[in-house]
Amino acid sequence: MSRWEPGSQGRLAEAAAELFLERGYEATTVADIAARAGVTERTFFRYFADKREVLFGDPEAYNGVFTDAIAAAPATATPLDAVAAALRAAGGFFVGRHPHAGIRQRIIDANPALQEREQIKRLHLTEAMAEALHARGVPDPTARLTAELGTVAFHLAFVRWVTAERDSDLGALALDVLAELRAAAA
Amino acid sequence: MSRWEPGSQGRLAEAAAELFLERGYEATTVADIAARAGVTERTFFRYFADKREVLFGDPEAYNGVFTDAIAAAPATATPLDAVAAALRAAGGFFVGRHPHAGIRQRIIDANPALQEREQIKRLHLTEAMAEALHARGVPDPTARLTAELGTVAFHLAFVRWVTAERDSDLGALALDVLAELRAAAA
DNA sequence: CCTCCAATGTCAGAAACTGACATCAGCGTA
DNA sequence: TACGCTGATGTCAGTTTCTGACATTGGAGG
Repeated sequence: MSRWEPGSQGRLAEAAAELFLERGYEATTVADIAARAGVTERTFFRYFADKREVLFGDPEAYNGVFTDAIAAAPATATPLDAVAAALRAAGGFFVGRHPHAGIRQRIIDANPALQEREQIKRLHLTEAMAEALHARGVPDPTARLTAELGTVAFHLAFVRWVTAERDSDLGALALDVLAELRAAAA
Repeated sequence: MSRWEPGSQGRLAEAAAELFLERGYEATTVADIAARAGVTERTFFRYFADKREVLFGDPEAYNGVFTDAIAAAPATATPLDAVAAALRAAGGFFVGRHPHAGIRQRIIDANPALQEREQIKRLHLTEAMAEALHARGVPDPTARLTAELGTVAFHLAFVRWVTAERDSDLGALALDVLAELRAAAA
């Protein structure tokens, strides 16, 4: 066996979620999290840039779901079509994670510092989608505008989905919201 | 004369902007800012909740420009019309501040922590506009969707405006972007 | 002249983060 | 087998942000 239990990063993330739920984000120190995960505080900061980051997964993987779908959309698809495909694909990312997402969202909603982090992730997603549209030959400002529409629609759909008691099809919900958005802009 | 020079808050904000520009945000400590403003560190934290906040003005005043315009829109105005009126009004808020806004934006763009704060302010503006629409009798999800459209348009217009070498009419620019957004959603 | 108050100062401390260096199980290699 | 290297972790000291508690005092108002 190895010198230490493997999977420190995962244990830290789990311990953090548990403690944030039990005592709240502010009342939990990084030392607490590290102790529950069986490592030192220093190890926490080797895996996570800061205390907030422990609640957020790999952005490459997450944003990739959207950008891959945009890249994979047929050449005939309009920018908005490509974004719609991304929203549908992103719905798949959350399949089976409704309970977990609900808990995580309650933690975030209870703390302004975490909401800031969430918003900046949303901005980065928008930028990644705009970049993916550029790669399809969509110029600015259309690319950026379409990406913004997509992020707004997904965000609002996500709020509805995660707030609801029962699980549902997030991808379909996102397409609904996108349609509502088009109507609101009409 | 009074016991201390009046206007501590303003001096702190000025000192902070100067130092952030000279050395960068991270390389500037709150103690540095306080020293330049001629007060103690503790006084800084009496006026600003944290180090980032010193770059952001009173959100009530700022958001109020948007929400007042929404409230003042004629009863016949559609939700999107009311939001458009808000964007035009918000343009007035920045008249004569182009140089200052440019400097401030360079500081923010150079630091992720400040970008987070900027994004959360944007979210709060969206929520305030949605609230102002509710007060006009606009129900959700229309209110929230329209508010999102308005914030997106204003944000993108602001980026264009502040990035440009020469000053221009931000309000008009915002209405242009809103029109582009409608086209992108069509 | 007295009293109260608002703005500031002083001080101690918790918690978040960072840099530098130490440790050591297990791996590959001679 | 012995040896040396590496990667994950530990240890430790230090800086900075932010907070709570209490002290100070010039000036306004009675």
